[in-house]
Amino acid sequence: MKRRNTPAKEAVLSLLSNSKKALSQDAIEKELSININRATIYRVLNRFCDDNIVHKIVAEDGKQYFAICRKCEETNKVQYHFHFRCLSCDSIECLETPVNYLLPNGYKVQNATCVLTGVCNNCS
Amino acid sequence: MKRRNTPAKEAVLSLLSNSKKALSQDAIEKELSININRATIYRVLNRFCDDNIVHKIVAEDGKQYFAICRKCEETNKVQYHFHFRCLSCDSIECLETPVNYLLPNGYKVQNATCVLTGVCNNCS
DNA sequence: TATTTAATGCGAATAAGTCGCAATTAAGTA
DNA sequence: TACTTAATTGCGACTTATTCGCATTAAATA
Repeated sequence: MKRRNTPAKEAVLSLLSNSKKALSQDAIEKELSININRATIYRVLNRFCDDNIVHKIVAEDGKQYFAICRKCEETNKVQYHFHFRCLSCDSIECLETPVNYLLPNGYKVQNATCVLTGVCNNCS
Repeated sequence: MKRRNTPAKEAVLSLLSNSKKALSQDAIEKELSININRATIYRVLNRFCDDNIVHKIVAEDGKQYFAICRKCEETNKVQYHFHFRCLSCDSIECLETPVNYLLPNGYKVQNATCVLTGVCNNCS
């Protein structure tokens, strides 16, 4: 299924590219200058995830946040790393800290989600 | 606010005590032999969390899972540790692996949620 | 310019979790 | 043991995040 370039896609991508933080759908919708339907934003984001252009983090608020990760881009593959969600400014940022874990035999990992929650340096 | 012993509370607590896995509200409701209202189950679980009797994990499916953690009990305080969610048997278990991270200056952590997703040894 | 099919908007649907409120009941006290 | 009070429950409605179906629009390419 070939992907097409559309205003919605470009707007979301450029917003994420210029953001150092992971954004939720409603944050994206608010920050966009053009009006894009809620469902469309989700579809655009999920397509980006499928194409490994952005990665999705689910925080302990149960919401999805999306980010283009510099680290992932540099190494050209998705790296599991910690995220920090600030309760004050309600944003999530990718930390440098990589995720390390030991796994009992027979377990296969497909994904790792690690989110620290608290107050970031800007807000404290 | 003093806590009371009720059938609902005891049923949920005994179910969690006998389970090695973290359970979601609907899993708990299904496994209980007595009928307890959905809202009540949530309230019981949240009270347990407030009292540090169970801990809550939010997985990347956005759902809340609740567990009594042996490790936490032994050390008598909540320890951040990795969790493993099996996509096949849809359960979450507490792993031994403790969570270690480096944090930039000025950040304050209140909570850490780390979930690995994949297939557990039973299911693979 | 015409064709094809991916992408969009809209509204409805789903699912998890919470809330208000009246009714119930555990637990302390007379 | 009966009485009191405040914690707990059940119910139904509500919220919020996300998805889905479907008709319509519009990229891309021949």
